[in-house]
Amino acid sequence: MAQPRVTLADIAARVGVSPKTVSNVVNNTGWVGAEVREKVLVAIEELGYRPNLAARQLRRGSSGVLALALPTLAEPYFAELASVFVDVARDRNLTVLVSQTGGSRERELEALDGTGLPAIDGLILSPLGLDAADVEHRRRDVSLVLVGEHGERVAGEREHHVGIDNVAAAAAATAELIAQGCNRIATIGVQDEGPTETSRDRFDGYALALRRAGIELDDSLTGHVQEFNRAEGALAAQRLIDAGSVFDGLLCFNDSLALGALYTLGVRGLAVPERVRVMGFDDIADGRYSIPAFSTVAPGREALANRVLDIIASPDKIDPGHHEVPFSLVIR
Amino acid sequence: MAQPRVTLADIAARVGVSPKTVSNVVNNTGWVGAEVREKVLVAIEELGYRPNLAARQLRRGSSGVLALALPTLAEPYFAELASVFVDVARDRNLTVLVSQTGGSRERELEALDGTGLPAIDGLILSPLGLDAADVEHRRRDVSLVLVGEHGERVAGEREHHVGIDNVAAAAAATAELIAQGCNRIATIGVQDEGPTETSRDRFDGYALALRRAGIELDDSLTGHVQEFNRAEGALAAQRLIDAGSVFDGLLCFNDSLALGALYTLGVRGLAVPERVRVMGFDDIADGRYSIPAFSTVAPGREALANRVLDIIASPDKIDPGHHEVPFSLVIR
DNA sequence: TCGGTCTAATTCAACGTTGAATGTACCAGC
DNA sequence: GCTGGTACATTCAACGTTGAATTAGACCGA
Repeated sequence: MAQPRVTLADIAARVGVSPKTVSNVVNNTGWVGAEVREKVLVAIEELGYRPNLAARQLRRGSSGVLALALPTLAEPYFAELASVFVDVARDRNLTVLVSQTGGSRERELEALDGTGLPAIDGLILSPLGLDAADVEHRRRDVSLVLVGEHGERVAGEREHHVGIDNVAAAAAATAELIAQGCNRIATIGVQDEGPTETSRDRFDGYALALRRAGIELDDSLTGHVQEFNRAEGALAAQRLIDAGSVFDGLLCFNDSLALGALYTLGVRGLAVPERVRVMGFDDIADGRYSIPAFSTVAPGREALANRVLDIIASPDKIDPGHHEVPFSLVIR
Repeated sequence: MAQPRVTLADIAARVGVSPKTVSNVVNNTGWVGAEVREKVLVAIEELGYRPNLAARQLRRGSSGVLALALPTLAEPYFAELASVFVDVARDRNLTVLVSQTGGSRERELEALDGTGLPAIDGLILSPLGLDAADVEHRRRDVSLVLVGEHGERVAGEREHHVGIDNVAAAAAATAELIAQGCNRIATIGVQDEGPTETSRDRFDGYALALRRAGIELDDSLTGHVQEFNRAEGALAAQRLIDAGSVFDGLLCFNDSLALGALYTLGVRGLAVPERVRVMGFDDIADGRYSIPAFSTVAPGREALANRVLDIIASPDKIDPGHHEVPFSLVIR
């Protein structure tokens, strides 16, 4: 595998020009005659030259690599977010290095610190365990953008954060259910411990929409969960039904919960959407292929990724603090 | 963001030693007195020095970065595979750069070529569009390991491939269903076009197990799909049931198909596992949280990742060709 | 006293690339 | 014949780090 590297100097020697001229050909810089350029290109092809990016980076000072640190790729929401980041970054000639923190403060600090990562131009962090003080003494030679609801709290006024307005999104989703004729809307996804920002924001939006529509909040329609996964969704739906709660709309705080709930509804003979209209959150691929279909809130991942990369490109020209990107409702 | 970088020389100047001594402290190399070491560490802390990894890499010749190129992170199987790779690599002080090819030959070639990627020590590629000739003239300065069923075909005898024995796995899964008392086992996941290696191997294993058990293959129990997702699974199950096929076991060629099929079974009142036992493939997280639970084939992702990294660590000492890792059945 | 073996720290050069500065040759215009 | 411009190419140094070789002193035994 490890035959000696072909360098600019090798090409230069073969063609009989200076290394700098070869460099000029490779980078389309400076002046190079057509004849020389041609010869250089041929030699590059023949010897199989590829630029040494470490050297280039050392010289230029930037690497074209971004780190994306998120809790885990095993959750579809994050996996799809990562997927979008990788693609969007690619369009800008950047590559993304994905690392997983497991949501632990310790590993989030490591990511902030850059331990173990190669040289990066920017860090995108979706924290769960960090607090605001932690980001205060981060290294300052890498630009940082936080994402996620917990990230918003951590970012404060001094750091960049990009995200949707969760309260407004949940309110819009709820309002849509109301507009479709639901007036007893249950919710699944209220969390009572851990980093509960997401859960709280979405519940606030739900409550807001009900209030606006003049519908009273009914505690018996609130489904509590510990985590946002399919099993919890299925169980929460079971509990609601077993408790005798009757509902014609169901707002799940993410799509995995919704997929779990759908199963229970199916087994219990509650037809979707005839008897119960279901709304999820996140627009994950799995939800798009669900039968029966359910509506969801699409968080505008492309917009988010682009906004984040804009900020990383010129962090000083953009004011720190919260940056909002639009969400949209996907009605199915 | 961009204050001037702190270098070894800065630390050296402040402490009054040579840069090399500071380097020795940082890397625990050479001889450094306890007193000097302490002073250096203090200075590093005070000035906030962090090694320039581009320079280090240029000097050392290796980057500690691996590229993992797979079709898409949006599919849970690949997302979880990536997740495992990132973690396993971390244990070895390596970082993983994830790129997505979308399964297109063109972008797989780009990955092989390294275009746009920073300097990497190894490439792990899960191809779908490539053919064997394509890997022949790849760059040889980076070690390559292929994964996935299509990867196996592409690898041939000359390249490294790591994976499970799909035929044996499908046979074992089918045998397990038979052992549990099923004698009419339907299958969902036969593909008729595209890169169908996976589908074919798994069907072969299924057929093999039936033959061994003396059960005749019944075409009416074969569910065809275009892709491996939930909706196709649900639809295929519908078609089987609507066609009047009666079955007491269901082998789905991946967990997403199984999850889709489960929904249909639930709606049609076919209790799982009382009436129908369901077996999936891949052991994705979503399946672990499924209600009702279903069994699956766990492809041994950790073992696979470790094997791959072993090969990348010393590609020349290990014979190229197919390397098998164990699978296991997860009975739920 | 001399050489030998430690420990501790240094010097030097090189990894491969590219910005800035500089050189050369040729031609046009006055 | 001199100046100025254009087209092409070169030299030089530096990015920050570290392996190899070297130095310097301290200590030890003969």
